[in-house]
Amino acid sequence: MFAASKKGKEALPGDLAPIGRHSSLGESAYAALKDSLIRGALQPGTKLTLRSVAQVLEVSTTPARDAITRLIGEGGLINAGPKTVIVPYLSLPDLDEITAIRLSLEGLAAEQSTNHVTEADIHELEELQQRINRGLDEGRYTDVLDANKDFHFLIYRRSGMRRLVTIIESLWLRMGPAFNGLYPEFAQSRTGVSNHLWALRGLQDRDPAAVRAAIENDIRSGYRRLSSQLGAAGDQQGEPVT
Amino acid sequence: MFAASKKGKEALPGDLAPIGRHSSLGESAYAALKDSLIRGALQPGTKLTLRSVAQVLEVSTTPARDAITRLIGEGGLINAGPKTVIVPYLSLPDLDEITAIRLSLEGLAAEQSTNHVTEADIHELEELQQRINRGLDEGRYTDVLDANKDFHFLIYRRSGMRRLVTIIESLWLRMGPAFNGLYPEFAQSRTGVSNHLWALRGLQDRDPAAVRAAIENDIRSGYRRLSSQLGAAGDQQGEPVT
DNA sequence: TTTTGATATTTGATGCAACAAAAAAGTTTA
DNA sequence: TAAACTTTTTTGTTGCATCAAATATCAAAA
Repeated sequence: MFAASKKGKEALPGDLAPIGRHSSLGESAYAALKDSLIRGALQPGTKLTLRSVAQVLEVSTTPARDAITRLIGEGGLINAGPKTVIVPYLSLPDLDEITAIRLSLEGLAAEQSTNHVTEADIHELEELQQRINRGLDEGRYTDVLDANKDFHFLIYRRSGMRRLVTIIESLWLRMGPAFNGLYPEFAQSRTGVSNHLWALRGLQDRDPAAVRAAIENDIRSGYRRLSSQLGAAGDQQGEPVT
Repeated sequence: MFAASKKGKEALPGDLAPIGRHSSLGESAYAALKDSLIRGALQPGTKLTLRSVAQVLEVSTTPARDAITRLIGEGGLINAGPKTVIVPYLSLPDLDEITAIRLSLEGLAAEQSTNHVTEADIHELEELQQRINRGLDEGRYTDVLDANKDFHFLIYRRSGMRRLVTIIESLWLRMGPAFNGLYPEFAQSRTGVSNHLWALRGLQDRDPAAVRAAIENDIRSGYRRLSSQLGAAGDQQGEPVT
């Protein structure tokens, strides 16, 4: 069928180039669309067409197609008909399932991170937390959500488990659109703050169970707020009544 | 940016069609390649080119490209150079990470399945187990692995969590190639049998913790066997020495 | 023999056109 | 007015040509 590669390349003496990164229009388009979805820039129900995406991203249909196809595979977009791709609605059952998986995986990542986290990391986390606090004070809710995401993923990355982080990212990707139009209401609560402080303390103490508990609490409190908003905002962005 | 669709489609009276499935060359190519990977038909290190895949699958480069791109996104294939896509090697750290995630997610799926599993399901699982036993007796190791997969995923599907099952599938996809050429050695052990029996008993008793424990044990025992094989088979299919 | 460099080949990325299917718009009819 | 039909437009799919970059091949030089 296919030939297996057998060669083993010689390592360069200087061993410099850490491998040039990917750069292709398809990759960029994918990243751009994904980013829009994660940060809730796209309202659930938004219909995406090949050519409209291509136009907005200023690429041809081929890279746009790449991006859409991949995002559908991840669940970030869904096929809602023969020729209709839309930003998915987040139903309560969906939220339940995603939350259950998040508790498992982000809990695991949080635990593991205690083994690798550095003092510098903790300082950075404290700065992010200050950014969150300031954002709450000054009503810059987008900042709050951004910093919140950075806070979580900095911890998760320190698990040293790349695949795990990727999977968690795909879960946030699925949640993103549900935040569309909810920024003020959602970010206003300060219950998340204490959870983050507990997480920080746990990291300093190198206490995996404590960090896990803090993250789990944070996820649960987010779940409560989001699930109530899902019901309340039904007419504006909820699932279309069938 | 994009227009949001506002229509709410009328639900069909009969509400039958569970939505006609996708059928496109790209989708088929993806499914075919993915299947090859999961069942270990492709040796790690195998180099895939657009045109070779297109030729084998008897499609043009476009669907082949779709399949490869998506699989790379899932980690089922990796980019090992500027223009080189290969079936990934499974290193021990990789296996460790995947196993940790599997314990979390397959444990969760196993737990949840106890809430929905039916008598018919249990019967089917028993039949699958008999197929496993027969396969072991008669040395039909491919059958053993196939039935083993069916056994696990029947349980996981009964969790009612679709996304969870998809994620678990992507983990198996990552493990598949490591089984290439290991069928006899790997399937010979019968330690998995008792774990399956424990799982069955747990399902009958509707005991989530017991089912979870059985599945976790099964995963751990598989981990032990595979990790030792990984080291042993180094020269034949291990990572190329650099 | 090994190394070096030039040449030929292969490769993925990208854009694009053709096509059929689907949706939308418009028109006619009851 | 609404239902049924027709026409027009839009859409995703697919194949393919082009191009630059990477690879493989091979011959000359050391």
